[in-house]
Amino acid sequence: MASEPRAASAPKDRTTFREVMAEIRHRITEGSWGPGTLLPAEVALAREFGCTRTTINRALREISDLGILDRRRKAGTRVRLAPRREARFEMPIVRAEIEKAGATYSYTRLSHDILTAPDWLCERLRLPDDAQVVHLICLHRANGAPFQLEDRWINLAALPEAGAEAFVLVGPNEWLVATVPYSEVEISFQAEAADALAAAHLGHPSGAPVFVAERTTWWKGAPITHVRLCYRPGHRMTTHY
Amino acid sequence: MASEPRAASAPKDRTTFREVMAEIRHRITEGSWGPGTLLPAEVALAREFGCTRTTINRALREISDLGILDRRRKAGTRVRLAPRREARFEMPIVRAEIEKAGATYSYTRLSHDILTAPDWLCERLRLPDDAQVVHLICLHRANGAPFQLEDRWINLAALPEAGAEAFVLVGPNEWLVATVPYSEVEISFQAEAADALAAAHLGHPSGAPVFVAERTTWWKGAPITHVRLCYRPGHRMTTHY
DNA sequence: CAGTGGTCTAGACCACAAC
DNA sequence: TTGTGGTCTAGACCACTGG
Repeated sequence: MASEPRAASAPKDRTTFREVMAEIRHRITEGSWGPGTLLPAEVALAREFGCTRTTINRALREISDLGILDRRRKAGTRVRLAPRREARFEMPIVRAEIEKAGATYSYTRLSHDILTAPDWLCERLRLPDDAQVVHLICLHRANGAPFQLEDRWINLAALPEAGAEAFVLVGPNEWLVATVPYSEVEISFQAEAADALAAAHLGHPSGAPVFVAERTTWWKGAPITHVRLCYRPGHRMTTHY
Repeated sequence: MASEPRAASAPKDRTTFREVMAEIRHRITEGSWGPGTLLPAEVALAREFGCTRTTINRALREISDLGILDRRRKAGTRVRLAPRREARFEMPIVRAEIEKAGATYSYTRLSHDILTAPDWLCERLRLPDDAQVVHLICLHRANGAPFQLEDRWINLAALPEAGAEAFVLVGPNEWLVATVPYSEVEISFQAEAADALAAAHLGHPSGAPVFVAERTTWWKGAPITHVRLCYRPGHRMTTHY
């Protein structure tokens, strides 16, 4: 029965990469490794922490991914002079966003047309002049109150199934996510003055500031859809980093 | 001399985790592994790809980090029904943002005061009623044209050095990044109507929509600074994912 | 050219959770 | 209970790049 690999009082005491991460981040934030500091090489850290280089490598790589360290072969690992900072925003479908806030979601299709794409849309999606598109205007509500106005265009050449959908019960957002889940997206945020539509449906005074998101989606290089989302007055996008 | 580990014609042909990643992502986006599909276990994939489980693990972990796969012990690895999507915005200092666009950056301090924090600020930063703060208003220009108006508050109790700084040549943003590089940040974006100050300095008509970012920063749990950034008309934040 | 990180292998133990 | 992913080890070769 001499099969115990460790002392009986220490069931497991190997150094984990999370411990290494925590310790190194601590040294950085508390100032002992200030901006610009050259860290010991991986082999040296492995010796200090009593683990393999693999573990140190994993820890340093993850810290580097956070934008705190700068790693280069031969040059070594340095604390960045200024951290590379990025804000990350979850982009859920509207329904999930509303339900996560504890409100009841409801959806209304306001209009639905199939027509030839207007010039500005052809330009943005690089469509031929005579491209046929679905145009939808929908309203998403939280607890009955207008939350987001959706102005959606779908390229029928790339997604002919969209022509058969009425989008009365299920919104185009959810339908698209289920139909074309792994697409490429470009998104932009801006402040705009409320147009007549937004004023009428979101309760903005006409000309009032509206938070607007515009999203264009491609799949396998083909343009799928373009959407303009106007949020209700007072909407904020918040995150921390 | 029988020390050759590989055939002479193949200098290196080990499977890399990037190759595995690419192939698996391909199978997902091209539809052969649709949403909800249960992937083979790591050992099976290792056999298929002719590499170790470690390599497969790395590949799957990175794809999972992208929000495409869902991994659980015993349950296995599945293609998410809807991808977890997040938009990432780089948050550089204004000067870098302007210079990256190829424009010339310039900075003006418009006002500088040391005073007792107003109530709303005490509430937001959880400061005592009599807290002393630095209040700055600054303008950042691109090629001479107003780009961003900065309305900054700094907590002197947490950062007494700020009291000795005039912020005439170097903006508070850059000074803070150099002084307190690794802090925690909460940021929010919204659309607001231009107030008198924004109208005067950014060329907005009064009441016009302005894109506003608000950022609050802590260091070791102590509130450091709060800033409100108003952008020039037409500003957009764009990214893709 | 030589030091540093990047990555792979082969094997092992373990934690978790579905069954 | 047992299959699955999570992680560590010990060692190796290699690619990049700074000096």
